Amino acid sequence: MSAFNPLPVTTRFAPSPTGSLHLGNARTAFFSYLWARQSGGRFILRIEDTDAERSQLRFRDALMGELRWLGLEWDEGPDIGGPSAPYSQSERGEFYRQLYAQLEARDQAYPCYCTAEDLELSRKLQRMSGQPPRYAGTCRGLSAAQRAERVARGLKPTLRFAVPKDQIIEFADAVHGPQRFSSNDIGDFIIRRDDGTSAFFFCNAVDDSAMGVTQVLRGDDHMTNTPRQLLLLDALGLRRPGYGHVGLLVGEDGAPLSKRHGSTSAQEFRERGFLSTAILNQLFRLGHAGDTDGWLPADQMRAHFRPQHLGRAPARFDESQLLHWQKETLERMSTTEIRAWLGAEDPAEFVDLIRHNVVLPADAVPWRAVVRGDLQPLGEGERRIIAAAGREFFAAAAAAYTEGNSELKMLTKVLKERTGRKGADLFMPLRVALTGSAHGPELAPLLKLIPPETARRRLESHAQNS
RNA sequence: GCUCCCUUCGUCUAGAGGCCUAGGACACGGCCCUCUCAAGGCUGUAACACGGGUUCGAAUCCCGUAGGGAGCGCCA
Repeated sequence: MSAFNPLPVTTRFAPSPTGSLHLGNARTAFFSYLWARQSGGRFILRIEDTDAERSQLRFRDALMGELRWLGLEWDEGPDIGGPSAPYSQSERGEFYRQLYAQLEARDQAYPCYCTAEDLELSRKLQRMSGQPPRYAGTCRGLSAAQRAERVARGLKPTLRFAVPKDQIIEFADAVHGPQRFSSNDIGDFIIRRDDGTSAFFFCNAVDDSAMGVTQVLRGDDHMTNTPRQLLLLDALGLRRPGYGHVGLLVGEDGAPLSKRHGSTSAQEFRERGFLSTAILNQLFRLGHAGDTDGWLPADQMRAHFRPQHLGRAPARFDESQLLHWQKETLERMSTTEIRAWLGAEDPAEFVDLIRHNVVLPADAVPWRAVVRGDLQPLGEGERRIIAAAGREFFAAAAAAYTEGNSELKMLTKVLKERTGRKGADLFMPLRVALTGSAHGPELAPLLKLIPPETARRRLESHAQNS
């Protein structure tokens, strides 16, 4: 039974364009997308590029490319606009400035002249004395004269939010349930950097609210950031979105997914030949339980998505499960589609033959070599099969083949008569000699695709030097 | 250090006090099918972190313990 959502939910994905689309981010984007689609709401793409140093346009474009490849179409975004434009934070400076002015006018924010070194030292001292490393409030009570003095010294201030004391912040987390924090555990944090750009806590919260996001879905690592964003929104009189914190996606060793786990970006999986539907099927089940166990086509996932079944515990990414969904997806594709996916101009009959022996495009390479090329060196098991069959067997096979028994059915019939062998003893040596492997697609049709001269040569080679 | 979060088979998860001698999926093993592999069918191994409560009854509620994780950044 899927969730009954009387109200359309507006969700968003707000990546910073500082790298490729990580699988973990792809997953939260996907869940957000599904939630919006399921409820008939909107899905917004917002680019958090206030860090000019690290943000790059090429990352933004790559991010959007991966999102599209996965089929996560957004209703509002930097490329298509929308009622809350612009959708790149680097272009929203004017909006932020108004809010800063509002905060400063009410003494809910104040300039801080502490240098990065000052702060680092302070944190170090706090840590050493067993205190939480929080901003000490040094600049909170500065008079106008003191501020002027610091400006005169050439110090460029940041803007800090003045966190109110003795406040209890409560919110209902969509995945964790009721949460309760004390504002006394929160230090005054920076909402504007000394270069005038906006800091994450600020623009992220403010934009979610201003853009009409009703449900923020993000990683667990943001859980304890939420109360400070709520405080900020409250101070500004802005509407609070709902928040939901999903357990992180981790690698096989339990550590957050990173480079040393191999592929971690959507792009890398795509380049290896994974299909977007396979990845979606996998992500759908990582930290989420839908109402079905089976494979789902991409466009049906929204109907089976259950936001109330989002996971709290970290989910391990296991490639063997992805491989399973890859196979399931492949099974449902037409020969034409698979041929395009393989991208090698293979004849349709060849694709049809090998499709069940291929999970990734690279798996097709050896089969292509069987039909037009040279065989790989034999493996241990294969050599044993050849040796067990014996030279005479292959001499007989080559002879029979040369006499015109080029069809497997005829070939085995003649060989059965001449050598007395049958079953696996008959087929396996032929399979190995002809294809180089003990496993593979059906042999008869495969043999038809091997040039006669090549087939003969392969049989003969084992009659001579084994 | 402080605050917060997490903990069911190897993995992903179902489970919202009795329907649980804990279900499904992936992986793994066996059997069937079969020239092989894959697919398919059948089948097997395998989990409630630990300790106390509450209750007629706890995987489910409460309290501790242990182990993981996050945040406390002029990163997002």
